[in-house]
Amino acid sequence: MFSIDEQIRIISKGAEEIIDTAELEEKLRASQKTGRPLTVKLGLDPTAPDIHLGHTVVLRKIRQFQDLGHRAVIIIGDFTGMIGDPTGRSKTRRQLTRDEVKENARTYEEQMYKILDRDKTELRFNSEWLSKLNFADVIGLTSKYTVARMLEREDFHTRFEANEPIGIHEFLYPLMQGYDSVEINADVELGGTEQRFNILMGRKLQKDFGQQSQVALFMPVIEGIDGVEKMSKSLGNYIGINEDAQNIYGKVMSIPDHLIIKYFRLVTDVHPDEVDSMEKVLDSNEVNPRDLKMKLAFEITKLYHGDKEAVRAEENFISVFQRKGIPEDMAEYRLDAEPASGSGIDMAELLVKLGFCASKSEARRLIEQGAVRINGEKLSSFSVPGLNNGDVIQAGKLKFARILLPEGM
RNA sequence: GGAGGGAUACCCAAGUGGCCAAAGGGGGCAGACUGUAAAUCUGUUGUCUCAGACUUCGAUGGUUCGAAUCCAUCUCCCUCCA
Repeated sequence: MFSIDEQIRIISKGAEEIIDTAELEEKLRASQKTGRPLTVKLGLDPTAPDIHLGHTVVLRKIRQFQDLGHRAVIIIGDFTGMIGDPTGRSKTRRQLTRDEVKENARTYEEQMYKILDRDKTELRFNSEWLSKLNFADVIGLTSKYTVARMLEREDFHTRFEANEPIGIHEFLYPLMQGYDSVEINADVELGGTEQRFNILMGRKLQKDFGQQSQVALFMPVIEGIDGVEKMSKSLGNYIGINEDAQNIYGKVMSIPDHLIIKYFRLVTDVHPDEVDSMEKVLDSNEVNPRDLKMKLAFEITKLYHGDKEAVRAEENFISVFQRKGIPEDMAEYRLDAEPASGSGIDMAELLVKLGFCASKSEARRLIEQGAVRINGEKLSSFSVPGLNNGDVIQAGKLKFARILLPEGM
């Protein structure tokens, strides 16, 4: 059993902000006394079911709550998903079908339990209660907040100032998310710092509905592999926890050096003291940042694929990128039975078939740029007289495929 | 309801009759280099049977030898007024 102080220390670790700590302490105390675990809420958007490292920052924090004996309620925002959290650039989203939502939720679950404790997790869909509200209920909800306060939200504020459109329905999004907290009587809601407005809305609504307000716990938002934008699926700068070990390892290696420490702190289990000392070493230039990044890549890969796979991914990285070799595992492609003509093999066409290029024009460009190799030999023409069984085609540094001859040849 | 402005490639954005497959920036991809798939520099970035041809500038139709550019209709967006 952890003392209240210890619990608070664990919970606050890595958190950007907690609103407010005194209330948290009170809730923890009450929980310990009554034996009733706290209900920790997390909302997830049903449209992007691939869990990436950005999500894990928050999920890992929830796991810590669970390890302290509390329970998590994960809310899949299937109803709110119809609107989409206003981000300014969001167009009105296409409504997902019931089947798509189900499918996405299933994928979420499958990935989520790599981090969360299944026995202490409850999964809910907010359409369950939101779809039952009638117009009078909605008016009741909207009357609890004012336009002026809505416009305090940074996104709305900016758009309002810039004379950009704000749909009335977008105002409902924070209200709905806040209402979710009322529905499950949440004690704590977690989210990235960009969730500030929505989560605070939950506090306000709970109070209006006669509940004790939830504690808001904000985790930092991590940048994606481009090092600038927040990690997100739509920006394509994410590292998904479902990706294979080689990819995870490699993608981590491609983050800018300045993110190394942040990643260590937020998405690995490496002890904070060790991270502190790494930070010092890094600042003093005593170490090649690459070596720390390799450790980082290893740690992250290990979390989702285990030791063995992580070792393999690392070996692969060293041989492919540091020694410019070829990877052990690669896609295999069986050639079609060759046409009788003696004109040889159109490499541009082959590259497209391999999925390395979107069009033959692009493939030709790659060849012109000297990016295509066969068995390590740079390719200098658009066609090749023939290929042998086991030949390795490489396009750029990342794409490899082994060629197999047609059956029976 | 009235008046005005706008829609260009993945994104932002220039282009007001031929020299436009369309400037510039971002992003992407590639090459070089490197201590890394960091950083930096360079190239490239519609498609094809790559010599040439074909499709592309909100949609449709029209004027013209020739249209992203002019005209008509339509769709969507924004601003101001009510």
